Amino acid sequence: MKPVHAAPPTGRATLADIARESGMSRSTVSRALAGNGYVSPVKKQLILATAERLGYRVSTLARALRTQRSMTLGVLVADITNPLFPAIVKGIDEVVSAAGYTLFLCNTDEKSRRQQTLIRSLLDRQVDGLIMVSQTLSAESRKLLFPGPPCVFVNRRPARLSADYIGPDNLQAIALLLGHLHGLGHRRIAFIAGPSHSSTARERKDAYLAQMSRLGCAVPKGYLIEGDYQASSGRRAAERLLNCVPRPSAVLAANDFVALEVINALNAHGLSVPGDISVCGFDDAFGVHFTALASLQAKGLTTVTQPKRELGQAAARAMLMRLDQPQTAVCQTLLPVGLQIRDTSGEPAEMATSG
Amino acid sequence: MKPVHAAPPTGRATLADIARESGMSRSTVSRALAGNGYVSPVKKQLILATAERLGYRVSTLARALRTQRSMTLGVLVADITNPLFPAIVKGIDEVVSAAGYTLFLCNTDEKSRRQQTLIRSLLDRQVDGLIMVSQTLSAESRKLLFPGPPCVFVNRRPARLSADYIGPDNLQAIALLLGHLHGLGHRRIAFIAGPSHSSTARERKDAYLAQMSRLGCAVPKGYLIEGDYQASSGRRAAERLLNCVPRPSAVLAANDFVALEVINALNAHGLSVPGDISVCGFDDAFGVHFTALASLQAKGLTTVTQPKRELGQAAARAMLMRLDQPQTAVCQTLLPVGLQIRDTSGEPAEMATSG
DNA sequence: TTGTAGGCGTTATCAA
DNA sequence: TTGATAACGCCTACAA
Repeated sequence: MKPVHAAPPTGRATLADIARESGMSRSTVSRALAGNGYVSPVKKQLILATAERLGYRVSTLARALRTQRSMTLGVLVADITNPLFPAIVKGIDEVVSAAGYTLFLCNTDEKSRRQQTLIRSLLDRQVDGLIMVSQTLSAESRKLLFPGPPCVFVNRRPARLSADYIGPDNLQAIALLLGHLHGLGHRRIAFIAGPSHSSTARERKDAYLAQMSRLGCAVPKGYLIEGDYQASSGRRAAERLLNCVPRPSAVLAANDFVALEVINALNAHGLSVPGDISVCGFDDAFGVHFTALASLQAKGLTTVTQPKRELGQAAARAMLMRLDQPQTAVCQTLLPVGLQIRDTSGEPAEMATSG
Repeated sequence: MKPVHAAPPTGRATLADIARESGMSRSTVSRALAGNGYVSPVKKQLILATAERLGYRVSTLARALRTQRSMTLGVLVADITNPLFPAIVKGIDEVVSAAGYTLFLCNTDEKSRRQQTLIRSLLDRQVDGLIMVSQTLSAESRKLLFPGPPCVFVNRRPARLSADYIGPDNLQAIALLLGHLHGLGHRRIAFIAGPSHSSTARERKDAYLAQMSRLGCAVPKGYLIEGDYQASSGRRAAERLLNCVPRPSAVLAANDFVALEVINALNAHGLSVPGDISVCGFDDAFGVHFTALASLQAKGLTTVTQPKRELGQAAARAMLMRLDQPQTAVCQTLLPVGLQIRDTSGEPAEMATSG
């Protein structure tokens, strides 16, 4: 009786089961359960009751195959253990899960091979959209993505490509930092940039040069160093900065990890922070922790706070909007950042002694 | 010519397209691409080339519907912004993504309603398995899960239920902490437990009572307090402990957040740590950060380190094993923890002054 | 070794 | 308002 060509059975009740039990057709049952199309109230009641009784659960898979909408989104992050990213992912999740989407979360580890593989896998899974958090898009990845489902970029944006983008206001961030240091009396301010493949890093570097010039501060040879966001690059940069003539009185680091390692290196050379040199970070990666750690008399790092959760929420909203109306103009949003002044920035040594 | 009842077309090439282009049947194409079943080398070449030319990508959705295996896993965590969880998720991801699985990651926020909703949604998506990280299973969730796809529990385990479980060795953890404090001379040691619905919290509480008794230390009324893992419970607990007679000389907190807040409260009452009272945490939530922060002369919190990544990896391996062989005996693994002695634990005040 | 012929569970079209 | 029917894209038992 049973067909011979059967796939392994699910064990779950299906529309057909409900149809049989309630004596109606699958179409009617489908309409009743999905809530679209006409179905008489009395039959609807019966169908819902039967579904309940049989413990019916829809197969999102089958629905997705039929409707060509999976109600899933892919999220790529560089490294979920970097405190910056969970906060962003949480913001995304809050917004899209309320809209019925579920997230595939993937780690790229900053590897372009892995990025490619993951994008391919997500496309094979027919995600309705992709959110790329701090991803530098490789040429291959780009080919995979365009044409393709909607894609929203957070933090980093792809070069020469008009796409939805949500990021921090890097110009403001640098202006805040330099304004703070300049106000304290610093004129010799060095900058450890992020890797040049990162659009965020490039924007900050350009902003640094522009603002320094606006403030009338020279940028001597050696003051601008390219690092890679890793703590280790902080150590190398610090060594080089100590050999600069004149020696900088303040250093902006690409992020907080780098900043802490710079401080370590300076201490190792017998220099105190901020007594001899001020150091500022970026991201406020340890935000909550610094506050919590106040109890341990920790010094706090002066740094820029990113609106992490809001970045995620905005990206999610941009995605939902794009899914709803694919043809609207791309949105590019910059969110304001904050300056968190703590204990690693102070007056330059010459002023402190002379004043 | 085209059938009237067409669903919105994918736009992507399908097996049928390749079959037509290469002049073979869909089955042969399927066998060639999926790599199972026989197909002559020469035809296989042709098929692969055609697939390449047409930019063919498999539809994981269709495959999943047909094979009843989605190659996806669901992961539930309480709060992805708690540093403990990303590390565990990363461990899981490393292992399962190598095996071809993709993760749905969901935040429950410790809300049982949300836990239920998410489990339902993941089951609707036909995940092949579920990994529950630090989840207290509500009665409704339990009904949803059993019978159901394999489920592996990390950190917390469901009561009265034999299921795959990976967790830290809580008995060892408490023994390490109490051994450390006892060795320093402490006898009056209080314990701020986690919420009793958490199996981990219960295990630690029981271990505390057992070890204290083994060490011959009394546990006066008021020394054992139930908190909720939130920092705020640390403050409340500290207030109550200060009223205990005799006052404890050391406090074990449910986790690092609680521990820091206890220290804050003690400081607010003019007591120093560890001078007047020693305080220990749990989880090493700030692990990397404390190390990095060494440069800022932060005091470090004495705490228990969890093998976070390893917990994730072990859970993932347990899941893969279970998927491969559903009938084998459940595995329950305890991973060893470490004791990280830093600056918040020291000799009790009476010894320091008398010695 | 290859092709035929369903069917996985759903939705959508059309006719009744 | 309802039901028959055909897809969505893939896999697979069986026949050839």
